[in-house]
Amino acid sequence: MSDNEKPTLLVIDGHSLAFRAFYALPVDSFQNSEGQHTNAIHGFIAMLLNLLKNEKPTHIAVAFDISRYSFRTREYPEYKGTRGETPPEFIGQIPLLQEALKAMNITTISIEDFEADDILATLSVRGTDSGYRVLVVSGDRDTIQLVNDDVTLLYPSRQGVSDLTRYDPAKVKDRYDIEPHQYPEIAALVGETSDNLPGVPKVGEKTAIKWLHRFGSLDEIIAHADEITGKVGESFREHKDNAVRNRRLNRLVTDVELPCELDSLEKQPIDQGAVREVFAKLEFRTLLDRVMKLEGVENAEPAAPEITAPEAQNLLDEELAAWLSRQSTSSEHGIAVSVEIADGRPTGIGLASATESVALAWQPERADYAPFETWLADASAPKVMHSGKQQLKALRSAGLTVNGLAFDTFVAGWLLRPGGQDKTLADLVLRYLDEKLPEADPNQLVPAIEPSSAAALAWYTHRLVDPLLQRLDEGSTRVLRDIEMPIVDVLATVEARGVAVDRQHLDELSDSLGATARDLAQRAFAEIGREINLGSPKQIQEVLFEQLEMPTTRATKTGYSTDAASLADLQASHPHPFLGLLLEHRDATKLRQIVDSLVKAIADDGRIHTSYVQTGTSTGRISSTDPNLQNIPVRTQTGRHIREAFRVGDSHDSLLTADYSQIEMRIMAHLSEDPGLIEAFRTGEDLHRFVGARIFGVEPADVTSEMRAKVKAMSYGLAYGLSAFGLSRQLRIDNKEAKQLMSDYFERFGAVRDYLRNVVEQAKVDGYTTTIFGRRRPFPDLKSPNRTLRQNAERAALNAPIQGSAADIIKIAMINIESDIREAELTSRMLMQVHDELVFEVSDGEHDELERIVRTRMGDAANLSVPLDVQVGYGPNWDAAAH
DNA sequence: AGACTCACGTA
DNA sequence: CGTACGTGAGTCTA
Repeated sequence: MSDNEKPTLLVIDGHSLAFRAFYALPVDSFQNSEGQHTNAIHGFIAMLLNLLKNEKPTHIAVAFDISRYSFRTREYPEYKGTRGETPPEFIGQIPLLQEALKAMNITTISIEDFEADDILATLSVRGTDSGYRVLVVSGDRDTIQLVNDDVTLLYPSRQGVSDLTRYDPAKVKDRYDIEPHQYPEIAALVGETSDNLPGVPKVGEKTAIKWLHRFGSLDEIIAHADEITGKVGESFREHKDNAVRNRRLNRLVTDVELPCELDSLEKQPIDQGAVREVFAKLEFRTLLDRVMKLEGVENAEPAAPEITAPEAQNLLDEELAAWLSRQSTSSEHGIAVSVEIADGRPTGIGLASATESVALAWQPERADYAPFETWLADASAPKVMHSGKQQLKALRSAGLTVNGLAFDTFVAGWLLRPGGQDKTLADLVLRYLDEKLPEADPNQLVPAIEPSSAAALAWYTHRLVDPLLQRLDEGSTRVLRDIEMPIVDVLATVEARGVAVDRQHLDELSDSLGATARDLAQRAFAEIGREINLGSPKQIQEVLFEQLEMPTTRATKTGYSTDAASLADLQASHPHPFLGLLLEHRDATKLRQIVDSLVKAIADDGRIHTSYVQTGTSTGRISSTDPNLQNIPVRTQTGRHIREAFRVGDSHDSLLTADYSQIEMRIMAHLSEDPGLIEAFRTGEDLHRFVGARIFGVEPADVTSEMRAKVKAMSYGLAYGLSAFGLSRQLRIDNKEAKQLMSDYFERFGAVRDYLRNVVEQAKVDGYTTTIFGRRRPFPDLKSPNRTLRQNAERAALNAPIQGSAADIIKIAMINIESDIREAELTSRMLMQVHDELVFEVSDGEHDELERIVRTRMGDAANLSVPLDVQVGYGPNWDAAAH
């Protein structure tokens, strides 16, 4: 009988796989509305469904431990004694998993006094004896001993439980260079920390395998113990009893008395009703679909009565007014609004409470919607929106006043998962309601399903509020209420204002940069004797490393780097005119590209209206797109010419720029409470000079510019997790000197080092970092076994509270400034934010008052243990206004 | 057309 | 082998 014709018996270690699933899936993302965590169940079932689909077993059993105690703990009480407390979120998941399995008519087996592995072992022996192909799924390596020609072990990878590695005899041989039955002897020699089974000290996998090859078995190794030389030999002779004990304990029992016959494990059809019930309780919609599909159930009935959006009512005048007032008083979180937008203008409006919805076919100046307009403008009437900023802008462009945006589901979803993938309402509906938002398939010309109306979208938005609020901790809730919600309005306003630019100036720049680039390109071509595309890294590589035979640089995925730093290195070691020309050409084309993108972005009003993406970053910063106004050049002279094009509009007198000086270092001083750093900021002396004086042991006046540059690089690097290697490379000093600089630095500013270490440690414990104001950023990778991933996460975790707190601070300042300006009835206005800088248009005669507001509000945005210093400048354009 | 890589601008 | 972004060009893939 060939393997394909054999019946397949699938046996799973329930507890170990559920536990693996628990650690593989984020706890926070899997929770039903009763607050029961379900990540382990979800992961387990998903894995099980994959196995059912791919392996098509004819027989199935899932084994569970009854308790921590078994014949092994009686024999050796310390066995598994080091296992910690069960995580609270795991509790309750096993019984629910068993319930789900029962509903799927899958046999679960637990036997008093034995572990699940023993059941697996017994089943695999019984199975092979009866002519089955056996698949063992376990997260316990001891089950490797069960592998033979008929038994394959599926072992979960570190990433998760859905990715299973197949261990057949060949794979075991490949991985350990031994036969499967020999594995327990290796394990016995090496020991198993997680089971509290110490092995023979100094003996690791390598040594154990070597000995097994030499002597054949543990018994033989013991018989020849005297022949083993060196410290390892001594260690073995002293601790061989450990190995003997471990071997006794890790031998799986293959003749446990089972409560059932193999035949009874035959795969049965699921109990559809029971499955629907259990999956409904677990709120597993997608998994239910998969079960039903696997089961061949067509058009699966939904578990619960399908929740569909209430039919939208069409209300006018008094009826609309009555509805709004009724819902406002009865609805806990206010009324949800969804604006249908075309070309930036509203074309329809949906309103919804938890149970009802209303559709308004928006048309300008429709008198019968007056109650809606009144309600919209009422700041005391709370509104819920998804991605409110765009809708706010659209409504305002139609002449409506909007106040009282109280909750934005998009922003709330981002605060919960700031680096996450959730971009649309549909994403949130799927994640937090476990439902599919009816959407038209863009690939279908004739939509199969009716896409959701504005009223339905509003209804879904409203339903998201509770689950989101429930998941937001206290700090994040405060950040949402005090920072993120108020800033929505500010950003919408700032975007709508735009910033005036001088088109002619930009056009001239573009022409001149274009001419420069063409000239440089011709000269570069002359140097190498042919014309290539200078913008192609691939062709540059051909020229440098093949034609000119230069030494290769830093490796990239597709070859060798030709970035500016690499070219500069080459220029130093192998000078060639081509290199300099290429660098200059890159400069010119890059600048030209920026200029051209700005010109393209000029709107009909002669101004550039960027979009600030409130949910664009993991740290809490705002990003800017279409065009990005946060990366306009400033470091080079030509770059600053671009800034000259950003000018005051005709209606105003000048631009004002205000920026925080060294805000991140100040936050570091505050968070670390380092007395030296705090003093540095309180004296008001130049920071790098002050720090340099401390480190190099000289008077501040005697700090040379070279010393200052080193200290500056070090200080800035700190907040990014800079290494000695990185510092040495950046400063072009040797590694030894960089190390010395770092240790000198920490000698004087030890609290900074302690703080940075502590941030990472705490983040490992908590799973997230927190800013001064309570904004969280999760860091799952801090526990990754992958070193690169983990170290990247460590550096990001180090930086997150600092960068994030700075982001919080400037947002608070923006909110307060906007509010003060409005209250003072100034016509001066905020135009741009560039992370630590704000740009304003100042009206004639308002300089002093605006500057006072800006300085006050930026300065008092946070109460730190060091002052927040603000630098202010004026000018007719952005460059001139810088200081 | 869309995804990916590289390079490079800012804080 | 320093954090956080967005853009554009070239290149590869569907």
